[in-house]
Amino acid sequence: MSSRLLELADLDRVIHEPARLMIAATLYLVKEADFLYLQRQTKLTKGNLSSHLAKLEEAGYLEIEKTYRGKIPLTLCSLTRKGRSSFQAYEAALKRALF
Amino acid sequence: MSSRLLELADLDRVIHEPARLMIAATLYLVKEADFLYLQRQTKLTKGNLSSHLAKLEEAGYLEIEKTYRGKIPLTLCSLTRKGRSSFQAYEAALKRALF
DNA sequence: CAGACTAGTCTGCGTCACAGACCACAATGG
DNA sequence: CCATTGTGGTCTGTGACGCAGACTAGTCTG
Repeated sequence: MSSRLLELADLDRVIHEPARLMIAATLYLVKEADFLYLQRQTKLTKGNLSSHLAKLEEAGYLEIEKTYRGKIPLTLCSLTRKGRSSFQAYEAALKRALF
Repeated sequence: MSSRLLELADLDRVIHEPARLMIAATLYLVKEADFLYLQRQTKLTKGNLSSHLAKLEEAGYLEIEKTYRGKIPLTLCSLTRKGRSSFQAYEAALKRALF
């Protein structure tokens, strides 16, 4: 039996939430993605995606760059260094405790 | 990039909650445990542990047998078949999506 | 008798996820 | 010109949830 079980209690709740886990895992791999791409990947509603992005940003895990493609709004998202390392730590803790 | 990312959206929330994840992982390994043992493993308060156990039972994942050790109450917990297979499925989905 | 141990229940607090309505602006099709 | 669609939101309401802590009840120990 793993003595690391207790690490589960300290899992980063910001990342642990499935919706944000999808977002973080995506951005961990692709480095940068726009709002629409994320919405299609995650199948979240706009409002919901928007609020999850805000939560990630608020935690300092996400950088949101609002710009334009022509005159159409374009929202680019990428993980910060802190976000990347938190995601790594999350994965590592999970792996130690469960696998 | 894993096309299994969307599986994360369907993660079993009953198991996904860290407190219950600890409980389920513990019981998956030890088969049976009493209330006090679980409390010490998880460091949850009594009330909290009790309500998480109730939630697992309500989902049909946990069997709770209330009995006595002498005249002192003894609460024995074990995963049902359904509980074991749900835990396996949870682990598998996580592994496919993240690792 | 006082206190600790086992196993709860119940209440209240703050938070959260999610859906859906609404909004603003730009581009497009008829 | 008008209606619709696309992009990217904000805001609100609802219901559920996690957690701490207070309280209960019976037993056992000093």
